Amino acid sequence: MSSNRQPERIRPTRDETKAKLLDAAAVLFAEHGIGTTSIEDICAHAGFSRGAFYSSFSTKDDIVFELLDIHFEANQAEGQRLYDSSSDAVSFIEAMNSDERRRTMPVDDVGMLYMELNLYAVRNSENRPRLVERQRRDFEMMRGFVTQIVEAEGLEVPGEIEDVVHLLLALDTGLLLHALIDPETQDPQRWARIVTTLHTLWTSPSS
Amino acid sequence: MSSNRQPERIRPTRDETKAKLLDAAAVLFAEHGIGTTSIEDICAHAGFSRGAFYSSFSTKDDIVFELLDIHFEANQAEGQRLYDSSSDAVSFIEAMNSDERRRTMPVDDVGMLYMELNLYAVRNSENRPRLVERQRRDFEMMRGFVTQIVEAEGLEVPGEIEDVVHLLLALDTGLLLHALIDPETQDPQRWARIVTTLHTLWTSPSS
DNA sequence: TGTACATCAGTGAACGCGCGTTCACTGATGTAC
DNA sequence: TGTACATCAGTGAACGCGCGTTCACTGATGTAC
Repeated sequence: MSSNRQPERIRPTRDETKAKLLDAAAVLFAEHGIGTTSIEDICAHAGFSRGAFYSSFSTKDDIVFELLDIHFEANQAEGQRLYDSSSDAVSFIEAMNSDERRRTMPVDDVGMLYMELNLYAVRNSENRPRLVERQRRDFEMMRGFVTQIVEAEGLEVPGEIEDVVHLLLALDTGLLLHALIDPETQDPQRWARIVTTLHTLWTSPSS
Repeated sequence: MSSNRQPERIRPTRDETKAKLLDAAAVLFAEHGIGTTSIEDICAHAGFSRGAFYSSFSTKDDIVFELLDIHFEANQAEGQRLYDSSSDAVSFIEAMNSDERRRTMPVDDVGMLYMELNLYAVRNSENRPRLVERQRRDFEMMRGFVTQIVEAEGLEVPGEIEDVVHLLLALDTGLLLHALIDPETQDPQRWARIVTTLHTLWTSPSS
């Protein structure tokens, strides 16, 4: 099996260590919140001592924003991928709603992590600009989708297209937050149902 | 002027002190976040020493949840009031959108405070139930409004009425959060515009 | 109306703890001969 | 293939600071005479 020429590695690679710390942080931030999770907690969960942390990250903020970057890029890429592989609005909505979508990160509760990271960044005036930039990129991506769908299906938008984009993004965020507060009331199909209804309303009006 | 029989009060009333502390906390929580605001900060801003705080509140959590209660009750009452004094859906939307609505609390940024309080409570497993209960009351209030409007105007709801309610609440929350992240992009009229459009879409379809 | 006393709202110094960060160290990994 | 040495990833004890909370106190307010 592992009878390589190379001696068996005892110590993990620098990159492996960093990845383990990031994973641990993602799990714990999602579960307990960023403020309540100590660096000690992260290291213990990843199986390292505190010093290992400072070998990979310069500060606690550092790991938070690195996570935020990773999460954001993954989300962007996946949104684009799902859109590209969907033939029309309806199948896009379905794709966004599928279970598969939840598996981007090594965390059950991606939503909580997303919220945590965002609210942490909102308060951190020094890093706020990075968050703003990402939110605008989200907006632009969604605007692209909506514009193309509107054109492809020959819809006539009631009001500004920007408002539609804002509506869709806000709906996503709002449902997420409400689900976090009261998971029992949560219905995983609701997002798709509402968006589908909106799409139908849009499509059918005989002006 | 103040030539009462009673000697001039030097020390404020117990209630006055408590109110000042609550106001200070609301302002600072909204501005810097709950986690970053120390009790010392609150007391300094209100013009008291630390001990005064513990004369009115037993713990930091205590003041947080008291604020959350105050804010929630005010919001509920105002929503009901605006609804009662509106003749139809359109005027209700207008009323909700008016500037007047922002003046419930002694804080400019009521939104940030609301978000802060909610996210603080989400993480606080001990007090989560209280938050859940309030969210459900919000839901019920809005469900009442929507149901009555639908009946009064003889609309036919596409899909479940619960979904409509969730849509409206999530839209509110989501727009709020996005505005917090990127105030520049914020448009105070957007909420009313979107909801009006939705209402129109609802009303006009010649099924 | 004035005086003595009890109460208790508010003071501010001190305590203790958790946590982020530092640093002298150790031993695994990579390199040179 | 084996040995000596340099590097540096990761260790874990120690430091320092901020902050929530406590507590012995002081002096304004209310009450009894």
